Amino acid sequence: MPRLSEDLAFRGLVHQCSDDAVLGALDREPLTGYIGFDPTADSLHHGNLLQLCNLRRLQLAGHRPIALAGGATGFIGDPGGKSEERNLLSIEQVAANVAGIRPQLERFLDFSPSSGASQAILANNADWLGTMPLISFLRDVGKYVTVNQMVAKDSVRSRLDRLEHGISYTEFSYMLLQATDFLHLFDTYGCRLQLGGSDQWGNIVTGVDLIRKVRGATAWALTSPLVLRADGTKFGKSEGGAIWLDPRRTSPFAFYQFLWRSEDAMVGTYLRYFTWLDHQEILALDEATAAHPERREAHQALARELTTLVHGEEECRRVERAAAALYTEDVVSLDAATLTMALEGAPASVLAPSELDGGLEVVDALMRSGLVASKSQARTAIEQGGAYVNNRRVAGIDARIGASDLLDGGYVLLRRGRRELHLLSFR
RNA sequence: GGGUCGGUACCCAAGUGGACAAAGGGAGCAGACUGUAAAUCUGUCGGCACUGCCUUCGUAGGUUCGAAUCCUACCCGGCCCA
Repeated sequence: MPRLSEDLAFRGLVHQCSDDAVLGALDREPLTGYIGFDPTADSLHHGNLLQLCNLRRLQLAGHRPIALAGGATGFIGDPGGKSEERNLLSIEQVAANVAGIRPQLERFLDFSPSSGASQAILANNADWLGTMPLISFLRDVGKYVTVNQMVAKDSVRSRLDRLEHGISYTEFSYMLLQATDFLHLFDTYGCRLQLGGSDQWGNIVTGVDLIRKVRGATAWALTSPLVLRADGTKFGKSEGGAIWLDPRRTSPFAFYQFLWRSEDAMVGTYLRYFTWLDHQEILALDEATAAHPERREAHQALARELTTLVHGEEECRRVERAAAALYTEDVVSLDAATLTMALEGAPASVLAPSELDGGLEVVDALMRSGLVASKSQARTAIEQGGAYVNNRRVAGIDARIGASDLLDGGYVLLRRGRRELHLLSFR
């Protein structure tokens, strides 16, 4: 196992740090480090993956990770990366969101006492920010930060430069709240390191400065690059919506597929960011991608590793079997046993066999499956040649599904477009 | 509070009495080419139904045969002034 600093460097995970001494310290002594997560939903999503992995890396290297849920700051909204003012969440919403995120964090971090000194901590800044009197905040924090510094931050300046929209005082205050968090965690846990995406740099450094001024102590900022696509746009941007970690929001099948379809140009980067494959394995996969891109070995490794981490080994095996059967096999020729086994991980719904009496219109079937939202959309899909039954293109909008279309075991495979699959089961 | 500019579909952005469900771009969706990749090209792109309806141009009224376009009031945002 290489030293953490070397591992981070190999993986390209160091974007900026407040002092190169951090890297040495990471190799030398057990540290406590934290990353904040805004509870804007009751599940984390693809945008949180890198930071989750970073915290995990920290813990696996013997450090103590703190996942900070922004139960208080979630009310405020970080102006960074947003072009407009955020909507505020209710107290109940934030609490429910934090509760939903907890089990997801547990997949990445070890919260059990058996992990000893590196036992992970889940903190919620509502516990201290929520009860802090305004006057204390202004005296103990606000006094140490000049507005001049604050206005100079990119996150604020971009909003000041934007003529159509301003920035409210509330959001302007965000970085002070985040700095307060850092100070609190420093006082409470001796936390001297804050990690985050590069867009968090200004906020993190504000906390570093605050700790130095108020406690005369050294704390560090360490940021990782933003996860991007090859064209520089955001990771996950081309997908319909967010890719959630909650299987009820994004099925493990879809989660796996999302990773499997990573761009060739980026798959090596993602392997470095999101997996624990060792350096040799990653370099070998880089070569494999260069030599035989169509085999998608790196894509498979990426999808398999992350799906296993997030959804577990068994679930990962299921969706791999399903994908292999649905995308690459001639589904019509598969026998019931194979189909049943393979399709356990696929998105599916059950209809009564009587639905087939007289033929089920494909338009209706598409709607029942949820692949389209309305009959209009179903027709559009068919007219554009984007609807398939058992991987055969549907001829026209009048097409029907009958008993003869049933695959062994009573299934019908619907597909919309190149990749959206759904299994109808008649029993 | 005053002045001024603005608020158009998912986003940006044209349109300033009828030919407007509303140009153009982006995103999205589908197709071709491929390797469940990228790039490129094509189609689609308010909603529902299927060929006819419904809703939309900040909100509410008004003028008009007819308004996103004109008038009035109000709401919201930017900038400048107090």
